[in-house]
Amino acid sequence: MMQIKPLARKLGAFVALTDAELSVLDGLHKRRRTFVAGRDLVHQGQSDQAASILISGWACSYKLLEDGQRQIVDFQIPGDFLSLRSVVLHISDHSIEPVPDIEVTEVNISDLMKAFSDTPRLATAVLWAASRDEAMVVEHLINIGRREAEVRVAHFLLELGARLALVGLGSKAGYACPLTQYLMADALGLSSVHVNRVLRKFREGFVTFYNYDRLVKFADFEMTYLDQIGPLLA
Amino acid sequence: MMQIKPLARKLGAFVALTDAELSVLDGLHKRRRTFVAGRDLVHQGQSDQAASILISGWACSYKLLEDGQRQIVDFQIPGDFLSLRSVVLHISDHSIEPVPDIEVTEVNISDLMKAFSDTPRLATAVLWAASRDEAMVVEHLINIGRREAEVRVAHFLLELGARLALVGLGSKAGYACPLTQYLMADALGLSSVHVNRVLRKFREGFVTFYNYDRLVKFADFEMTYLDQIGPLLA
DNA sequence: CGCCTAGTTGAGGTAAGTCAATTCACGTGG
DNA sequence: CCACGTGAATTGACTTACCTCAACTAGGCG
Repeated sequence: MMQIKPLARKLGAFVALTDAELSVLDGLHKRRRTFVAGRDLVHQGQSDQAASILISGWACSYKLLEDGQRQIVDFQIPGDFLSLRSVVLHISDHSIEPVPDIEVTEVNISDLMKAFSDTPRLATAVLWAASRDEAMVVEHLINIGRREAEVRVAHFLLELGARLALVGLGSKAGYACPLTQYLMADALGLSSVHVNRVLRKFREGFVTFYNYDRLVKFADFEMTYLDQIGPLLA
Repeated sequence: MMQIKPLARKLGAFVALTDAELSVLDGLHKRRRTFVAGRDLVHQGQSDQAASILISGWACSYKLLEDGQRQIVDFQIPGDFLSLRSVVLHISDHSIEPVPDIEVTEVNISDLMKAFSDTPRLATAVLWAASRDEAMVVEHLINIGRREAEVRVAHFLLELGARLALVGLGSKAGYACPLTQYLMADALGLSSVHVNRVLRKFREGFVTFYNYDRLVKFADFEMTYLDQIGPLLA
């Protein structure tokens, strides 16, 4: 199956998985489902969560405020888990919306647990992936809390690029991005109008990923939190 | 030991732990150490992390930016783990600073792993605690991204209050707060001057926790992400 | 007694928001 | 094939929430 590669590829960037482990990983992918863009697949407050793995397309997890504003917490790209934390908490603290149409495969929690005890290296790899996701949320928080709009947008674009590169969907030359400016605004804590202005300024100026290094510097982009320092496992 | 209660108390709010489990938990607490306020106990980028449990005092985990600004990601209060994620990632993506003087006990990773396999309920409880911490970071992100200063400060104060209440260090009537306005500013993505003004306005107005319910409403404070919906374990 | 840190307060500046109009790309039905 | 509708991007004019700079006060402590 070519399509279930992204997770294996992402984890593989961190530990070299054996064929046996890869096949256990493959075995986790159960029912495949598709969802159309814009219609939530998980609602804030919903209990009884199942986890799934994103195969194709992007999704975003967000939370709505009383006054109708929303804040996007994170985007998920192929290879990412959806709702992993919700499984532990037994309730989803956020909603998830497919950005373009998406394909996912559901994961049986009991299968997952069994896979973890049978294949500890896999358990470690998934734990690592979850910790990396958490580190990304932290970086997102810093981005919103302390960086001004231009740097913030640049940092955001670079981080997405780095993540996509890890699953073979982009490079330093760029990547296909299905996000609207409204989505970016909700992720970055800005208004869509302002996102538009920033992007225009980038276009007029030096930025579009030609000049990757300059952009990295400008955005104060430190990817150690995405990188792994050598294999974690022996 | 009266002082190692907070963790047990926090976990106990989520699963009723047996005496046996409690004693395993107690056994995790190894060498006790103290650190003085203001001197980092962990530095951003430091590898080779050990986990510890905060016994008394508060700490904050933060990240510094190139230009010298800082963003505080979270405060830790008694009963919280320090550096749990750093253990998995094998590197700390943030620094940790004691706010007043603190006491911690170090935790041996191998002990922790053994405790998890011997006492699965304990493992689940700790996993739950970690997930709750993650949910708090998410809520913090939303707070910074989409709420204006006054609501943001109110929400922050309420969340701290709820967390402290869970370990017996506060109530709806209030709590002892060792934070300076500078610390609050760095946590909330505001300037200390502005924090000061907001607090003044609160003092002049209706707020100081007398009127808890009104404050909750004002702050759009939804504590389901802190609560647990009944015991997760049978 | 004098320093140092935290808290306060005012004046003035600016990054980013809101409101609103316009354009553009597109799909869809007549 | 064209009129129309819809969602996204764009742009301008104006407002504002929050920032910076700077001065001053009040405790705590060697």
